Amino acid sequence: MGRPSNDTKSKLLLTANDLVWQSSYGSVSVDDICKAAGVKKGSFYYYFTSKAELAVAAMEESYKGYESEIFKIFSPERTPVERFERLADFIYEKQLQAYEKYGRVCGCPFASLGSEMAGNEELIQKKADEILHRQGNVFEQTIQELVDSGLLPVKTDISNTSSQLITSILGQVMVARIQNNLNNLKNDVKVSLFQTLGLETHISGMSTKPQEQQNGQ
Amino acid sequence: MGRPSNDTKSKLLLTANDLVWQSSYGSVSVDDICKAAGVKKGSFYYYFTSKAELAVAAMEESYKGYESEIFKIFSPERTPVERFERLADFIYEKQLQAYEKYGRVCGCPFASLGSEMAGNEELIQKKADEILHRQGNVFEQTIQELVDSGLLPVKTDISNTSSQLITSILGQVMVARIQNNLNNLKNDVKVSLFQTLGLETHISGMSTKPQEQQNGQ
DNA sequence: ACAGTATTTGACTAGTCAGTCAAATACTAT
DNA sequence: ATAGTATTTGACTGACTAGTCAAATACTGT
Repeated sequence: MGRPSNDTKSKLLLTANDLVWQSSYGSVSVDDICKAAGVKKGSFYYYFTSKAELAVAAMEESYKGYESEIFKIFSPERTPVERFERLADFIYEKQLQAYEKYGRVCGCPFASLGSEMAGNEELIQKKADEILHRQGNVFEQTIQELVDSGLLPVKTDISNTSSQLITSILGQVMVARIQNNLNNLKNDVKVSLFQTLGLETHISGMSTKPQEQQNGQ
Repeated sequence: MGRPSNDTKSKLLLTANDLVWQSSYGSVSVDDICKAAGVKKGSFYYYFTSKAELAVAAMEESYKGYESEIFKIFSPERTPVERFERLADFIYEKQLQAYEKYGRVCGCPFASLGSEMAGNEELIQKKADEILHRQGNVFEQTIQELVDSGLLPVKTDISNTSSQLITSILGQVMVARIQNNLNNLKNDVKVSLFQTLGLETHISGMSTKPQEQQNGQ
């Protein structure tokens, strides 16, 4: 005790993300987070001034990790089409991992939390909004490349197309959480991404047909 | 007092919907609902055995109202295309009304609540899931008509198309809540509905161009 | 070895939470 | 009018809430 492990703060951030992603901001108390992180509440308030501030910091922390994977996926070494293909797989993989870890479909942590607290905690809402924009920028850049390379028409509304991609993904991921079922996510994200982009390329193993359903609970 | 107004129960349902839609399930307490409804807590627990049970009843109550409007919109007197056009306008109108009433973009009450509590309250999750299915059935019927009338190819995957419509709408409405901004909703819902359906009909006043943005807070 | 500082601790608020209950009250049928 | 019932009330739990704080402790530089 006194001044040991300097990872107290990051343990709180990680734990908060875990718990809130599984359930919700409102159902997870500061005590829950402290207990799960093995940290006393006094320490919590040494690092954070409020529960909401922790949530915002946890969102940023978590998104930084996600963003670095996105940057790899959208690296210039891939073609734009390959990037979106990889993105769709990545989204499914992430949800599958969370399903295996937490025993349920968890959805998008940023959008769920942002939507939950949009009416109550402006800082959380603003952070979620910021994250949407950061994701949007990556999409816009790539769509621009598709236009430049002639795969998309010059008249393409880049900002609007990017928004459509984001809302389409978030809608699917949210519904997967509500249904607690990943089956639709497996193919449909990819299909709808390319449909939205207007690139009806035929990708190996891609299908519009529905999967067998299996409800998990 | 004793046995007066028999609308105590429905006042609780209405109030619960109001408050939860604005903020969230977790941020609204039974006391909040009782106070706002002008009902004592003892009465609350005369009608409902728990907060979650109230939420489920409130969802059903609210969805019944929404559903009856949907049935009108999807009445056989309209052509399928007209139905989806009207639906898009209806969604925007609803959000605008809520915005004017509550001072913020509220999103989809069923999906927001369903997503928030999916990990904690199975009854709420199941009710949200049921509502998605009820909405899906209406879409599927209409898509079937589009196929029968030759406007869509016979090979159309009806269930999948319906899912796509729902996720697309919910994604847009959720992002509008997070951004607290209705501008994108105004045109994009309609555009994306028809794009998803594969009916690129040109509708009066429909545009892919983005609107001027105005963030409300 | 010692002074100063960063961190941890546990005990502490004061308010709020969902939920309970016996008693009071107002309606209904006779 | 009166018996029975549906509804309301308010006071009551006991657990949990976010947040505070002074004191204890362990690290750091010298």
